[in-house]
Amino acid sequence: MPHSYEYPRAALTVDCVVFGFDGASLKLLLIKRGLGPFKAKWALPGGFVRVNETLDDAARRELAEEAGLEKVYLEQLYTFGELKRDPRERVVTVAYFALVRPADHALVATTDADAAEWFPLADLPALAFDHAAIIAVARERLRGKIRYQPIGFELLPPKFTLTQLQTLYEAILGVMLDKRNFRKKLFAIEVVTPLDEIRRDVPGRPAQLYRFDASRYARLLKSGIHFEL
Amino acid sequence: MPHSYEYPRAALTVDCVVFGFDGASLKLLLIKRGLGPFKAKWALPGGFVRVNETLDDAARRELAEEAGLEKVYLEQLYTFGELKRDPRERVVTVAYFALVRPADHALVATTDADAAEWFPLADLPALAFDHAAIIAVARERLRGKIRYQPIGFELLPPKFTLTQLQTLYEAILGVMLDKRNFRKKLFAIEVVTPLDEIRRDVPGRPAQLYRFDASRYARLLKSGIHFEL
DNA sequence: AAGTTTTGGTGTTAGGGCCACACCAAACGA
DNA sequence: TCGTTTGGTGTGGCCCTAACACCAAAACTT
Repeated sequence: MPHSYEYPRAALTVDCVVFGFDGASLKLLLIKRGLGPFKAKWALPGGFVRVNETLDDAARRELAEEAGLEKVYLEQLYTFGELKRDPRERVVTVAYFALVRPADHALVATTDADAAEWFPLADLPALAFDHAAIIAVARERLRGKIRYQPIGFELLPPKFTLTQLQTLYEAILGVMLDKRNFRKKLFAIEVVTPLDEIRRDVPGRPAQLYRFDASRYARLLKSGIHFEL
Repeated sequence: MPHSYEYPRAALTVDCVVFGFDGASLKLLLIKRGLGPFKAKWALPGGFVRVNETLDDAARRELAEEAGLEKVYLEQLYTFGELKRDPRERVVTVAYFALVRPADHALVATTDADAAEWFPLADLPALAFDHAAIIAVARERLRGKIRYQPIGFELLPPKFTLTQLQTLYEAILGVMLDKRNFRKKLFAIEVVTPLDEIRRDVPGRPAQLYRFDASRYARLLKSGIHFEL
């Protein structure tokens, strides 16, 4: 026990709420714990923050280690510091939320995780610690955020159809949207541009493919535009 | 040094961005550090989290200890974990923001603080640590939040005039608002109720006094109403 | 080859909300 | 009583929003 301090210190961890979208419904990434309390229970990917890494770095490292995820959209969510949230000792956790395209990343469970899997948000297993509460906060944040920031594109492939985009918004907001009004507002924002390609692999009439125009969005942000869908 | 751990641990602190409103402009509460690094520099009130208190409790305790503030509106803001934000060692801080009616609380500097004072937001002194960055995040949050939640009432006395309320909104948002439109929207929300009193102490025509109707606001929230001013 | 299935794409209208805008009223002090 | 200061009130035009239904293109089936 080489590290000593004058006063007792809480341990500091990060936990990541990782959302994914498979084209039809929202999923959440969970890992099966290989160690410690709640062993073999499902939990959020996460772990201890090292003393020489930032919180963001810790979250990215844990995502890579426990699920094989890299280069995902990541944002700090909230810090949970209840006294008894970990049965071992005092642990404060900084929660993050992440957005991922499941098709882009093969899940690989390593280090402390025995498994990493996508679960439908509507049907989650029992969870370790206070992770259910953390997820509730993350869902709330996602709903609030998607209304005025185009984070939805992080969950879709680079080329997508407008129907896919609308289905995603409906999954997150939990309401049906009108197709014509959705497109009208979307085009008014001018952050998607049509490609020369159409979608071929599914039944029915092929759909125009679009891409997100990040540079145009950046310019919008600078001029302080307000939008929602 | 009685407390030892297998791995090194970051120290955990809380810092509070305390906003006040004196009827004309927004103020920020700062303390003059009595100890340690940045001694005699102005800083946010805050300090170390004890191992057996929650983050919220730590924030409230520090506000009471360093400035004599109690029972204020308090909300977690963001957690800052850059490696070198404290010159001594690795310190992670959970920032809070608080809303206070300056007239309700006499400032009392105790423990680690040599002084506690209100500063106009537009004219802050040089600050310790990364506190200037924390304040910037807090101002952004305050602006965003006041649009869709009636937190402004936390900054006003229990009885207030509509002109006072509007002046507060203008101070936070940094824009002028139209008096008639402001009142129209405010009355539409139905969260203020007129009192039988009028204001007498100032020149000019006396103004009707109002109070915030918290119970009506709670009912609104339940029915999921969306509003902004 | 014709019909069926599946998904894609488009325009109009009515109503509500938002913003701009100007004048009279009440109290006080000189 | 006149001037100064602050308080309080209503209308109209415009824009944005939400509601709404049909035809088009491709693939598959028979």
